[in-house]
Amino acid sequence: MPELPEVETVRRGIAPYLIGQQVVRIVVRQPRLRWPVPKELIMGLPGQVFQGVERRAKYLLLPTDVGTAIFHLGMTGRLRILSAGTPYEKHDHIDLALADGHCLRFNDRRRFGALLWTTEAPERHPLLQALGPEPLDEGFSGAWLHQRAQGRKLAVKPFIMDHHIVVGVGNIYACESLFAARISPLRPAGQVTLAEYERLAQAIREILGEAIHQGGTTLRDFVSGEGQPGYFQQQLCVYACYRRPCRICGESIDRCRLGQRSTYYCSRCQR
DNA sequence: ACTGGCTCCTGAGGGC
DNA sequence: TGCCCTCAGGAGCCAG
Repeated sequence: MPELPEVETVRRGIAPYLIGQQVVRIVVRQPRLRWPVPKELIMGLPGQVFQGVERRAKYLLLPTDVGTAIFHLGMTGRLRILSAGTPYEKHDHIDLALADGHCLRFNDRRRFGALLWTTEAPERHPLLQALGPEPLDEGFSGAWLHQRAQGRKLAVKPFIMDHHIVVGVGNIYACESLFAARISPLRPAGQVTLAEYERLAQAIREILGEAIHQGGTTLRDFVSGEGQPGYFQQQLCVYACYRRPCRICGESIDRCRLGQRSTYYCSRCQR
């Protein structure tokens, strides 16, 4: 399940193969993704050269001179660089054939992912324009979280997973960050103190940074653009650790549903 | 303005 | 061996 570190890992993996490359052909075997693949992309992308491979939140941005292709990997999306002519397999929905003989292939078993197209500045695309700060950028801090949480009764865990607050904190890293900051995921966001939000912001930065360093988390089926699994799963303290002993105090890790998501925490360490 | 619930989708895993 | 049920979840969307 790609979260921000996984998307960043994919970005770094595919960028060297894409930058400066011309798209010679696009093959869409399954246009019904989260949203239909736009006709404007199918018409507009062939012949264009990728000027960069960027990331905003969990969106991968592939700018060209006439427009920007936007990938989202959803739950199960994969992007891989293959040789042209590699036989396609189940759920291989889209190929972007490149001038040098490589092919960028999008595979997405559950089709929660998307491929979009914009001719404007990508940050003005409706899906991107209201996003909160990147967790590893200057604009993100404990003070920012504290300010945005004023008066909010929503539990702190779904609060930090809201992309208008901060982007890229998915379910795994929300659980892990709250554990590291010793904050119960059930607390109303508006009741978490500034000092606690400082700890939480620091935990989010460290955990996401470390996860990127480790190449993402492989739970089930994540692999990078070059097909390498991630290694961060070996460092998970609470996520998917139900009934296992807490690494800090030995208490059994608890689990509940919060906003329709599985939430893991230590009821003794996290208050 | 917030909040919770629904929805898309497929495959894994458990029970019988 | 096979069938059916539940669960997993990113994130937009909508009703209250």
